[in-house]
Amino acid sequence: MTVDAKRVSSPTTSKTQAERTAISDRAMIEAAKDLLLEHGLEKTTLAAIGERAGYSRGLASYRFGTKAGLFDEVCKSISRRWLDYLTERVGRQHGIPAMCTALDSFFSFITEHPRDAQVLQILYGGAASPAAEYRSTSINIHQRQLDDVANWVRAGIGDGSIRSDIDPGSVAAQYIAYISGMTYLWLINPGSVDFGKANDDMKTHLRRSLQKE
Amino acid sequence: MTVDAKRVSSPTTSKTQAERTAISDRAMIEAAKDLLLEHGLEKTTLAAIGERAGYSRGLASYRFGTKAGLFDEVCKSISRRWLDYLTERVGRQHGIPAMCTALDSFFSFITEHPRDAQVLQILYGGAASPAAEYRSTSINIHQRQLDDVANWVRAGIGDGSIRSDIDPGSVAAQYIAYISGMTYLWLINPGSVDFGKANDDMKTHLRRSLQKE
DNA sequence: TAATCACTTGCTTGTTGACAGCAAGTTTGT
DNA sequence: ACAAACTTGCTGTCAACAAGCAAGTGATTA
Repeated sequence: MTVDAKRVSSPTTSKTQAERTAISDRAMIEAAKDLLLEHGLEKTTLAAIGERAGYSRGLASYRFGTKAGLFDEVCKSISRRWLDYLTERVGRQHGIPAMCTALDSFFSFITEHPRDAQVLQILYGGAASPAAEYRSTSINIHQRQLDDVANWVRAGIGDGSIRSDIDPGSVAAQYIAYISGMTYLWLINPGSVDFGKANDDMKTHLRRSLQKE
Repeated sequence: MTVDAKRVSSPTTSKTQAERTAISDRAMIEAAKDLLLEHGLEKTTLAAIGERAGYSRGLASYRFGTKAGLFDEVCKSISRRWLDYLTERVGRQHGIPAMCTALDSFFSFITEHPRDAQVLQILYGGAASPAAEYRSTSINIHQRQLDDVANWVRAGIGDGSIRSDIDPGSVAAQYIAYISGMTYLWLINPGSVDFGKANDDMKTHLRRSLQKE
């Protein structure tokens, strides 16, 4: 008698095991984001994450194994969200329109979800350290973004909208570097850059230097 | 008679107090760079720095106060070296030539001093964390670079070599973001970008989008 | 000029509190 | 009953600090 009433998320008690872990996982990842924003990478402790999430000091350690393991999950969780957000907006576009849409999407993402964007940037910063255990996560995400952009450029060359003497790899590197660098500058000192204006100018620059004729 | 022979750095013994600190300071900063490259920010310990430098486990802590204090010194030391290197090469140039020379200089700097460039990038990464105590050092350096580039652009507009509808602040942000971002990509995965090629393309891109006519 | 003494500075060692990571135990779902 | 989620107890490591030791420095006196 697999009663369905059992599976309906009852307001207080009696969750299924899977629900329990899902809930505590989410709570700890959110707590980790909070604490990362408040105290940064080094001063965020596993005990504090567990307790802020409403559990014991040991749960974060038990669930994610290590501090790096938890940060890796946070990193992947936000990256997934961002890639979905991007994919949804760019759709089947390619060439210069795809690149411009991606710039707009990135700007709206950091405007709508500044918390996630900041946390991701903090984690990417930590990934610059040689022994950082979630370094490969950062590498993979950046590599994927480089590949996507290079493919947009190739498609643009293919349909004749982009000059054929352009090197897709170089443009992709330039483009992703611009986004990474801007996010860093914006994170450490929001007043130092006008992200929106810079993006608009970037779009003009892209058209000027890539567009055929 | 204040004999000079006393001040001549005798090969083994009898250093002046100032000499002693200068020597141990340098040794510890070099040791810190080594260890940062080997183990990253978190896994580099003050004790290991003191010992690798040939002193006791306590000296780094005593001299620099905190781990962040030491990293701040390392950051400033390398930044000074880079800014001198840059200033020497750019000289009194401005406008597009200054921007192109700076790109070349940056590439030759990371080729000639990869160790310093990598360490600096690791430290900048750590500065993304909210409570990082050397965050302001990163902010100041980046702000100065933004200002320098913006001034180059203004000078270029002034002498008529750069289009007058260009926004210097935006271009500066774009330019510094490109350099920061490329360095990050290069650091975490050297194979993913061709820094030299991207720089060459960036120079073409700058001329195409900034140059008058 | 040289010898001694008071003082300063460089450096080391002992100690404390905090944290990551693990293992053994307890509670909750199935 | 069993297993899975979760907690508590514990250990080794580290940053930070404080007390002490040793080497350098400057002034005084003869």
